[in-house]
Amino acid sequence: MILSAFNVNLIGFFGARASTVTKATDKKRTLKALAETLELSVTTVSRALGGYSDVAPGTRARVLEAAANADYVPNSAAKMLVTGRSGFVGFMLPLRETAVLDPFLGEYIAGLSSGLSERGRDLFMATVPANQSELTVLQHVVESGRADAIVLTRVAEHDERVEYLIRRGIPFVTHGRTLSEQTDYSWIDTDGYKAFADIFTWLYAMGHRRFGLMSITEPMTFRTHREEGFRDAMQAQGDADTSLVVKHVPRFDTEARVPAVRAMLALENRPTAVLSLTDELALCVLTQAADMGIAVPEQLTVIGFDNIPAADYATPGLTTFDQSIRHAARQMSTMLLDMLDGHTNTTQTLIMPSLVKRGTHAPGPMAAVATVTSPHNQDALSTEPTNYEAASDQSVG
Amino acid sequence: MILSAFNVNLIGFFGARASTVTKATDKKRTLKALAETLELSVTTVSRALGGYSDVAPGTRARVLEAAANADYVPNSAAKMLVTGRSGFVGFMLPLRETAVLDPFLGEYIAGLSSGLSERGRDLFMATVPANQSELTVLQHVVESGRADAIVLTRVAEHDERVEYLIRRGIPFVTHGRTLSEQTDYSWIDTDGYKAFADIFTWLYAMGHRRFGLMSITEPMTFRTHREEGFRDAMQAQGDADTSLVVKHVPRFDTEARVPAVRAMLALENRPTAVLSLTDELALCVLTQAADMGIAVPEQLTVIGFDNIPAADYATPGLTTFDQSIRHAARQMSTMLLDMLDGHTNTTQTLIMPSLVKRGTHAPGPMAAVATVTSPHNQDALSTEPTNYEAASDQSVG
DNA sequence: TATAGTTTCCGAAACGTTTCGGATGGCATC
DNA sequence: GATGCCATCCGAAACGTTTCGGAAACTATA
Repeated sequence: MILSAFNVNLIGFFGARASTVTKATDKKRTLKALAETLELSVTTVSRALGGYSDVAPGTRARVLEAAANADYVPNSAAKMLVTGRSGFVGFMLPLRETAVLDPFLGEYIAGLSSGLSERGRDLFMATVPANQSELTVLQHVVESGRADAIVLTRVAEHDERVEYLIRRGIPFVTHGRTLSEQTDYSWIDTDGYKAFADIFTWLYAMGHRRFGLMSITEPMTFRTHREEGFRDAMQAQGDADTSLVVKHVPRFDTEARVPAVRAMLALENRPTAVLSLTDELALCVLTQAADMGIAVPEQLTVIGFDNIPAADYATPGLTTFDQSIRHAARQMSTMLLDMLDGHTNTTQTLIMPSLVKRGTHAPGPMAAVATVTSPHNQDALSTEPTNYEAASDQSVG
Repeated sequence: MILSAFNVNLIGFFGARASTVTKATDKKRTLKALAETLELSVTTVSRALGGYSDVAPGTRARVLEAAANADYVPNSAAKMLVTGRSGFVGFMLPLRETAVLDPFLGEYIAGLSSGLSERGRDLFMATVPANQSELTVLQHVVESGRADAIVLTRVAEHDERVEYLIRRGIPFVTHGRTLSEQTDYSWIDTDGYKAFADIFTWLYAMGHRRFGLMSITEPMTFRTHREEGFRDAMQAQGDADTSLVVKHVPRFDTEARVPAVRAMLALENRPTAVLSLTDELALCVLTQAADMGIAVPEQLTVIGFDNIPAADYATPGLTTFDQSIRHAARQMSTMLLDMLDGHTNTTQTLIMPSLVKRGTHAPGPMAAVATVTSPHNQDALSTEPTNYEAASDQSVG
């Protein structure tokens, strides 16, 4: 059982306490107005507020007080216009209007905003209208100057958004990476290759030989990595008696996955362990297995990926890899802010997900043999799930 | 069983297809530059692009073509500055950095953005830094002109953010409403009063007499409405043998709720039906009941609220009210856009949630009596869960 | 041929901020 | 008393757009 890694803090939950909000002065609160009341020039007021050294301490104090009294807030448009920076980080919303909800959207936003708020930046969400492509919207956001930097998710193997941003020289970070030759950009990703290699070793040691893999049809890089990780580990094992059946279904199509899962479970030589690229798929396997009278985990081991909340509430609880999207998103935001603050080096971070062991795994048919011959059991996956703080974020770039 | 109400549409999922992105001309793409190449005035170019009638068709065509060729995108800061509108709708992120994730955040964003994208507006997310109050941030967002309108969630019974926005005359919509005397603003809310009144009637008709209510400590309006709805219905029934035990726990504190739930279930005259203000609470009841050896639904009926994804995966599936946050969020966005487009009338919308009947409800001790004496069974809650399209959104304002 | 009306275009101001390049005055130094 | 050096302040330009109030040229009307 894994517990929620985040504490609850209700202090200040209901917004601010008393504060001076109303200022009867309904004059336009601009620098000019401030300057006039203070009988100073606009320049001086601006520089006083901006913390420049060439303004007398007394004057600065007067300005600061007057600004506070008048509830002065600088007009962001004017500031943007003259500085050329918006202060926004742009987030491309990964959904079409009719599309199913990305289960991670909330996690992304929460993680990003927690990082951004610490350095006074805000998040700007670009929505993609039905008649426009995502690239077009991205272009508009960038060219119009509404965002200084971009966060990209759902990166595909070949992603023209990435290519555009590189060509354009805009700071950006992606969650997931492309498979293109263009590799010199900042990303953060889960080490799906190693995770799936490890899970093979672990399951093999537990006596499993016939494997099923519920994968997705979309050409996402993480799909390739995870499939390869498993295949490579299987080949490295060199046991001719191991087998792997892979099925591909559209990632967000809740209907189409059912027949694929059932076909997998109805194979004459049914796998004893089925891995899934997402928890949604794994939960579907669970449901269908129950429906077909297959006992989990006695007759079938099911492994998911993502550790979505529902994984914990399923019966039995789904054994799955935990990748904290929020953690990754938070890290993305700091990477981006570092880039914006002049540290222009690109950083590429791989995070090793931890296996959360619940109730959907059990020894396979070769269990007796395995415990004797294979020492891998201890190596591949530690019994204690590592938590995020301790997780090894190995830097690659 | 309720099915996902949203279709899957993968067309165009991977971003745009080929498009002209690179323009070798690295000149600044401004109106002035455009005007110079076209040998026209800035005014004319602007008006041609803006669709004004006082520009000759031929000229307009030339301008449009040149603009497209140069990948011209108007600078949004300049536009904001002169028009005084940002084109953004502001969303106050309902979380503190250490706070637990609002389970609806993703739904909110998805719903809002789907509505906004249709009318070319973007979403701006205001994050609240640790050292600032939510009201301060809201003020800054409004005064700096970064948002033309505001979406507020998690509205409390008395909410100074609402008061501020009313006083300031900024268009805004809330999800949930206040209990203050200030009522002339636009909101959308779930009819928790009626829902809880109905559920009492339904459960009573099923033979339940002893009720438990897991409520929250936070002074949110929906808490009051739901509690009152249930109490009023119970009083209206006028049966002296009915009883109600209410417990309040912090809404997002996953630890604190456990002892409260256990205390409720350990009562000497344990309720036969426990209602919860949120699904998280209801799922906790389920878990603890299992732990204490109480059979659900045979010995205990559990009713949730919200219909979060995990509710469907629990065993048995949680019977709960479905309120589509996404649906509400989408409607909020259109309400806001209507206000921004000049239709300044405030609209207040109550949505009746539908009960999703899964496996955690069963007849109570008085079942035999009930089926004979009470006709309410048919009235209170229809057997078929209404879907959103058919749901009656009754306008109140 | 004047006159009025229409079509098409443009100059210039305005939005509110930042910042460059001085300007002013006071003070110490030679 | 001239010189240089600070400390403190300010004028004006610039950012890129929209829009008001014409202006010019052409067409239709008297």
